[in-house]
Amino acid sequence: MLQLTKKTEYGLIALVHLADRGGELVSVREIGDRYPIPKRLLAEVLKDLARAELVQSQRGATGGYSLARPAEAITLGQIVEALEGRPQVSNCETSVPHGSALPATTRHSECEMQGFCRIRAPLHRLREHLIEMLEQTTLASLQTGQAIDHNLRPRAQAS
Amino acid sequence: MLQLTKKTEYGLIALVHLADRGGELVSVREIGDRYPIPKRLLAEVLKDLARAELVQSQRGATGGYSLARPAEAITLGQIVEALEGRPQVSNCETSVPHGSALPATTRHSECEMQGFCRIRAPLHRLREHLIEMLEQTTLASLQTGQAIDHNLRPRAQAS
DNA sequence: GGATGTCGCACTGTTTTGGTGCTATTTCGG
DNA sequence: CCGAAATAGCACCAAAACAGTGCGACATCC
Repeated sequence: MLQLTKKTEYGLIALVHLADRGGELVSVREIGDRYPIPKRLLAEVLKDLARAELVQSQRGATGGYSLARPAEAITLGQIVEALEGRPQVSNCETSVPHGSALPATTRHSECEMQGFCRIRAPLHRLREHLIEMLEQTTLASLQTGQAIDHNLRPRAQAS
Repeated sequence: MLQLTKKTEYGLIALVHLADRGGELVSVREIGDRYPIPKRLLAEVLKDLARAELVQSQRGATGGYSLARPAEAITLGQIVEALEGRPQVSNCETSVPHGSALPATTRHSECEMQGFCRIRAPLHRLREHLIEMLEQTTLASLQTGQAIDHNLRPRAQAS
């Protein structure tokens, strides 16, 4: 449904919280106590963010997480990519999925409709724009409440 | 995954095909023969599009589908909405219309984190932008291969 | 050494997606 | 008037993605 996953949403909440704390170490427990998020899942999310190096982790008794970079240097695009993979607007992006059984009498090779698939290129372009949008939105801008800085005008020959 | 569904993709292919045919009646069979799409599902998609009044249907032996409007008057946004519902970037959308003034202290029936959920408003804003993008993309522009007309400048008085 | 953290991985239940079956109804062409 | 060819409607099924959980290991501070 063209929608972000819960994990991403939780991740955003956590990240904003971390941003508020400056560089302090914050435990999963603290965040989980404040928001109605299953702690267990939240922990999973934080781990993913750590793997993507958006946050730093400190193990041990007084451990926790903190932002790996200033909030201005973390983009929504990076967050989304870390938690749900690279956005793909269309399904036939580059590689062919798995050759499932096609209905009999149809002999078209998978997505090989060369002259046919005319929607692919435009959708790809659309995807680029979406990514650009996500990339323009920083954690800092989420923090202050204003989404999208957009200076997002089509840096083509702008009139 | 922030991705269009197969149904939408199929719908787009079908619609572009219909657009090529001008106002001619085109049967599901014809489209299904040309592209590697399960006819059955394609029929389902066309029905959905008919219900949304994006295409007109003609029953009976020589029946089929045709565009209900010129391709310039059909937007990607309408298509997506017809086939997968209104895009919802975040999960806790109550109903906030285009007004975008955040309700703040109003009683949320679901999302209980009242002062907390600071990511909600920004995400909502993001969603507006996405919708705008989809609305700017017409079937005609998909047809000619160039996605997004974007005259998509931020029609606010950007500095 | 124990309390309190993160790490890693596997696992389960639910929802969405992708796709199918069948029957009824409409319409054209003979 | 009959049958072929088409859409309409609806229920159903399988696979995949999503949401969430369990548990044992490791690290660190007190």
